[in-house]
Amino acid sequence: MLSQKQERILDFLRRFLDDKDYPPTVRDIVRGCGISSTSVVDYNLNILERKGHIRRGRDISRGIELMDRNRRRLVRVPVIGRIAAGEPIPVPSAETWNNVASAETLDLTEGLTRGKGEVYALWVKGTSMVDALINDGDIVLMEYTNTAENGELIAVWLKGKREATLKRFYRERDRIRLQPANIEMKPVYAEPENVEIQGKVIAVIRKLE
Amino acid sequence: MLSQKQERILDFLRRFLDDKDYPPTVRDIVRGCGISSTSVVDYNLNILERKGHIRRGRDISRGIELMDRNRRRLVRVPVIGRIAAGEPIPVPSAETWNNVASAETLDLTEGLTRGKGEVYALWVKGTSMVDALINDGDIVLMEYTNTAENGELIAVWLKGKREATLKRFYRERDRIRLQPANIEMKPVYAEPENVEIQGKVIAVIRKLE
DNA sequence: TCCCCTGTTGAACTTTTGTTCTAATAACAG
DNA sequence: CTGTTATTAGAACAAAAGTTCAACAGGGGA
Repeated sequence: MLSQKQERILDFLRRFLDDKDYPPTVRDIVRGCGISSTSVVDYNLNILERKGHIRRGRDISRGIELMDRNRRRLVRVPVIGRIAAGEPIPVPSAETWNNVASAETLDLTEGLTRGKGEVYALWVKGTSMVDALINDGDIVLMEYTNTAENGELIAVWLKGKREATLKRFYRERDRIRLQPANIEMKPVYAEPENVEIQGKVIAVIRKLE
Repeated sequence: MLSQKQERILDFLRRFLDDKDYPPTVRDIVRGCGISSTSVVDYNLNILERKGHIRRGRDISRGIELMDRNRRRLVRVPVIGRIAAGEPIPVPSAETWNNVASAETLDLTEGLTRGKGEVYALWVKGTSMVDALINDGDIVLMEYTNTAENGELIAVWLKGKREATLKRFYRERDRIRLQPANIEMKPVYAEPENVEIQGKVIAVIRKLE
């Protein structure tokens, strides 16, 4: 139930923020919306705030926050390295986590990381993961962990075979079953002490072309 | 080659913007970094600008733009529907593009949409696309188009079979070859007039758990 | 018609905030 | 040690920007 003037102000706010990275002043709005007086803008801004479209910081210059485009936080995820059969994954340990100096980073929305803490990304090199529907060139988003629940897709380092793969994890009586995603392929069995969990897959991203 | 004070200012700027949605004033920085005078902040801000870390609007309150987290634009992508074998894809035509009233949307960084114009997303329902390394529950990011280059992964509607699938597109003499991603599976051949291109896959996103 | 409500004006007022200046101090190279 | 440059201090100034106010216009509804 917004007046035309209020819609126009809201629209101006959005366009201004698209462009500038800091909010406009009341007088910017006066000019931008062809309004005659700052008090009119103030009047309408108060209504917009009451209706929950914006938030205003009292006595704060440019203190307008748009509730819309507001809380879309981005997470900067380090691309730690590549994963390929036969190579260990260079996953940081819990201690060295904070000083990862990674060349590449990836900006992702929280919809993908879903608030997880220690998230990193791996470049998949080679086709050795096709059985997990993961292809050469894909990016896997990982959450750092060294434990896993049954059924989770995890990155493991098999000490004996000197091989890293992505498999579903199942703990059985006295061994661990690593199940390819492709049900036609046979599972791999390993002793617990031979399996080193490097992280849990939380998402897969594939860019085409 | 930033001084410790400059690092701290930069860090404060980032934290402030994480929190507030509008940049801090010079005096906010004074307080936030335990600096004694506004002129010191001004002095260091000028250095930070000269070195390209920030941009300042002259005489503009809170006119500090962080070059870092700056240009990470988000794109709001409509999730138009689900794709499954046997169902048509409800892709909007070029005319109806602008009034898509989609229930769900997806916020993505430009790294994923890469500046493409008319991008939409589809929920993959069913396992009929596993041969293209696309699983039940995946999200495919599509660019609207009705033409395709050889080798591109596209969504097609096969009028005759009344079936939608994702396949690689190859134009041959007088027919079209639709090649599954899985090389072990046989291609499908179709007459050009039987093939309706619904869009081009630009990315695949899979969330685990 | 006369109120009451919403919206508008234009100006004035007060804070906030960027900027500037001078002097003092620290850091540093020769 | 000495001149030179980088940095800091504190204050003061001027512009920018939020806020307030009294008065006014229009539009219903009683």
